[in-house]
Amino acid sequence: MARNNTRFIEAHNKLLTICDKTEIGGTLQSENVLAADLGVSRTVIRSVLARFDDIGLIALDGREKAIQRRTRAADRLEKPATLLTIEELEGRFLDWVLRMDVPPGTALNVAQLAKEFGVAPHTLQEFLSSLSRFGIVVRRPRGGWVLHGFTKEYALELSDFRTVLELNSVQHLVALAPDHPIWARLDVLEQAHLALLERIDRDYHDFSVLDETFHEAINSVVTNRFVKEFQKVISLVFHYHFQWNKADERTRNADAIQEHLAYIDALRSRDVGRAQAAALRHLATSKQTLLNALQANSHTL
Amino acid sequence: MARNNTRFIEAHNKLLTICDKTEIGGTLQSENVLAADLGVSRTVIRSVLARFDDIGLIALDGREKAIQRRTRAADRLEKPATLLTIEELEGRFLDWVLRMDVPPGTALNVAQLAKEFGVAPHTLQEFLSSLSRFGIVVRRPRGGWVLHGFTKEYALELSDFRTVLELNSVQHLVALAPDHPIWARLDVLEQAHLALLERIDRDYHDFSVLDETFHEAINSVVTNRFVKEFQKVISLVFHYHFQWNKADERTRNADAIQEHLAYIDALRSRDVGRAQAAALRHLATSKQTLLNALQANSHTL
DNA sequence: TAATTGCTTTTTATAATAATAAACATATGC
DNA sequence: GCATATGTTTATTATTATAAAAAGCAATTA
Repeated sequence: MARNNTRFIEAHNKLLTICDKTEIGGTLQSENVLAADLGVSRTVIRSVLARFDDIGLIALDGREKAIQRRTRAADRLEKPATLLTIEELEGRFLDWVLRMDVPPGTALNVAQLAKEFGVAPHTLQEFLSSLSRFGIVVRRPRGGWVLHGFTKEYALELSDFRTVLELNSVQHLVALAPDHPIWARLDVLEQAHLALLERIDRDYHDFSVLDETFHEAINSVVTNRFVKEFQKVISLVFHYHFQWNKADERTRNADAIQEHLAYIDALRSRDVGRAQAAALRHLATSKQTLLNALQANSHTL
Repeated sequence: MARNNTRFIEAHNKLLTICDKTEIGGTLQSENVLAADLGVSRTVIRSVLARFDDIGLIALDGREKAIQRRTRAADRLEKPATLLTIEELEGRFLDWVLRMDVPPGTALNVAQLAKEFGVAPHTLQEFLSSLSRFGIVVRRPRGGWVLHGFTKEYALELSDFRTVLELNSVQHLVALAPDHPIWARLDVLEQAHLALLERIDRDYHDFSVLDETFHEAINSVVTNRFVKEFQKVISLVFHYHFQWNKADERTRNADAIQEHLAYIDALRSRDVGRAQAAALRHLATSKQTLLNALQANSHTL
């Protein structure tokens, strides 16, 4: 019990391979070297060596670690099912929330959900706490969590907030010198858009990724950790919604590409007013798409 | 072990008081009623009643709960030192970080810090996780936390972000109808500013609170949960910094009041350009004040 | 038959603990 | 003699086990 011994098992099996590369009677390197090679602490190496001695694979004698026999299949240890880390959990959880398998307002059962997602209850708890900063979940007075979920209001506020941030990015972008890498990046993106437009009938699905890349590029000119943190949530939300709203997907995406192209053009004009107007036009469309997707997928509406 | 029994002890002592209000031989109400009255679950009430029966205070017999004797001082249970909740922790921790008792980049020791702050290690862990959304702390690859802390870059980015949000609020504000409550609120605030200006020599300390109220009022016109969440962090940070930078405090605050008054005037003009210009002027001063405070308090500079 | 109690199941918060990392002390061999 | 290796201890984190509390259901009684 207590923390899982994945590191021990990984080091164990890797060291078996190292043993096989050395002839019988040969000796292994020092604990320090092995630890550094395998990227674990000496403590782990010592545990592994102790076990190797136990099973008669090596003979420990002072700083001598002489190999006694070849390894067998049975020597290898089975890796325990690795639990998700908190970062991996983010995607899984948002997927679950955004697909609205549960209506907003329901209480979340930490123990049960943790089992479902394959994480320690504690990990989920911690994750919920961090999500509560974005208002997706809220803590109940005496323990427990409630999913506020992805309501229409939430979508509206998120879209508005996105607009505020992106208009700010646009303002910065148009003021950048002509040799700033963003301009070259926009050229590349423009080509990618044109290329996709030609094969849109077949590959209209690819727009979702392109859209994300495009907005990421525009917002990348602002080096602000708060902007970036929100960008992560925003792009996740929009990304997931893209995946559902299947109605008119081809047409919608083709239209959006045209908007992006106009947006790029407006940026190149270096005219703040024109650029922001183009940005607004596209962001308004995007907001509407999000709302439609939400409605199509909603429990309550 | 396991969770603390504060609820049990509180209910226990409250029920003692109730017993004292009832004559010997009288009976207590039903478990359900008692549970509702004390705001705890029936389980807790049953535990308390069981103990009362044990110590001979009442005689449990079916649904009879007859009082046997008066309560004694020894019957009362001592409350364990209550730990801080996660909300209370926020203030304590930010205080600690923002005063920079530790330089940015240091590893945080969860176990030790938790003891210092008087919270369960787990609570601190959860809190750090939520703070990581604002980049004040970051998770290390294999467990543990690092304080990124409140560096100059952080202050700059926070100020910039604040400006973005507040300019957006200003844009919304000037478009509001004359009967919107914000205009009356601005009138009141203007009077408060003028009043403080008259007694500035004595009460210049009071500006910090007034400043917070003022910005809160302006941003209140935007109903957006993301804006509000950030507003919380922003106002905390600025609030704490106000407390240190003692140099020229009287003059600085008097100047800031003038800027606020001009800001209010510009808002009243309903001219977006003018209002945003006034906002920018004040926010730039505010940013500089923050940077100065930071420098005055810094470990590294 | 409505309210009350008895019992069981769920669920959360915390303490205990195994796994790991890091630090320090001692020993060994060139 | 001194750099490097091992032995030992300590510190720290992630996870598990568990007590406290809540909630639900069944049985009972006035």
